[in-house]
Amino acid sequence: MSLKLAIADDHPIVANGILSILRDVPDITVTDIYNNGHSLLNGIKERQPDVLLLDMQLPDISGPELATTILKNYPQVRILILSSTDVLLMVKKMLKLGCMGYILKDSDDLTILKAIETVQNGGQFLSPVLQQQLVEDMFRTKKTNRKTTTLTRREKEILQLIVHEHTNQEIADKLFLSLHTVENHRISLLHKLEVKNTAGLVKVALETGLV
Amino acid sequence: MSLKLAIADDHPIVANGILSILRDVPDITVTDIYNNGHSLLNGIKERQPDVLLLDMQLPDISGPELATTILKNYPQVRILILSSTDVLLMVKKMLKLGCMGYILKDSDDLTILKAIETVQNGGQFLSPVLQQQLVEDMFRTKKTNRKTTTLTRREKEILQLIVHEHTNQEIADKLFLSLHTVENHRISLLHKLEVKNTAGLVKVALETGLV
DNA sequence: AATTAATTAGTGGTTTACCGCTATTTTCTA
DNA sequence: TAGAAAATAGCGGTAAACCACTAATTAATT
Repeated sequence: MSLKLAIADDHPIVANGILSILRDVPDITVTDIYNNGHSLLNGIKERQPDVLLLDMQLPDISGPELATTILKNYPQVRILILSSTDVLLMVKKMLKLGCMGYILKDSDDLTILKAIETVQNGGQFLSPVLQQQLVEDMFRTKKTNRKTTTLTRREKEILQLIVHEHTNQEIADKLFLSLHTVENHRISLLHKLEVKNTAGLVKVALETGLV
Repeated sequence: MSLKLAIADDHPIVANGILSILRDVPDITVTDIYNNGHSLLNGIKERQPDVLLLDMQLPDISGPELATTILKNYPQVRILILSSTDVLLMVKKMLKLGCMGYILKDSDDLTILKAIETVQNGGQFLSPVLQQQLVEDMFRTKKTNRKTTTLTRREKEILQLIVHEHTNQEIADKLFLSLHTVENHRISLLHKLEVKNTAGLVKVALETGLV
């Protein structure tokens, strides 16, 4: 049984490049080639591939949108993103949506082939460059910590309880404090972290890894 | 100029293991060995090493606490975490605090040596096992997305504005809607995402990568 | 011992969020 | 094209958050 592969990319060069890579691979058949989002959505209604090689920048519909609808209606289709942007945020987003892999267009033939095979076999694939970036990213985020280090022990404690969806009254009860005290701490948190409301508090708390 | 290395670990076996690894390395000198947090804090007052090999589980003071105070008072000290726990959350936390590396105790000699050298030279080092885990982690988190995919376009839009610290009134103005409409959307968000308040909304929004 | 920072608690008030309803219009989809 | 889902708007009301103060007590630090 041969693997059915569909390609969605508006640049013929890319599609042809993939085709030439796969020419000598007997167990992979390219069944469909689409050059925009709408024809992809139409075509996939008729015939679902095993693996879909999806470009992030199709002219009419965005990558995330396409991935969402396809995975919703045809969850068995494994999506492998083929993109030229290495913005880590976008990579994370697509993988969270349920895509099984993300490779860059400047990958060499062997990597692309390996990615397709891995994804088909139920695995997940991430470009080596992106793997490296992921590691670096974890180190890079340390700068955001400056703010939260100026928080006192009590403030951190209360901030954590706020993140856990507790009200001021609940926090007061839990810590055996007056409601007023908790309110005061909360307001000094707002000032110190320079945010406007609860949403801002939760955001910095999560971003700085305080929880 | 030889590299001054300090070791903080309560298991003599580990410390001795490190010593034997470094015996044949001429440009690294182990200046101090501590077996608990307090003696470490005291000793580092007198003499700061270039690199501190810090165990996560010292008997008296926790790893994060130690790293925080040391980096606050002696920022030039490069901390390399030597831990037996590969819990990714803990790894992320320590790196966010500003530690320059994280290796596992079951690493082979060469890896440990490489880690020390890399950190000393201003680089960052992460155990290969953990690098792999990091990649897998990114894929694994996709399950949390089930909830947010059931949100409507408008709900997602409003959720984003909530995360950006806007009030209902501000959102209403921005989207040319009635205040009531925004309130309604907000409440259905609370129900759909099964959270209690704004804090919960922001949390799922950030966790699922909606922003 | 003196100063500073942190923690606690209060008053009084405004604004915003939260909740349960009903109901119309629009848009999507079977 | 009928029915469902989404988006819109309203009512009345409670709970919670937000704000600007003051002020006492308790660590922490110099």
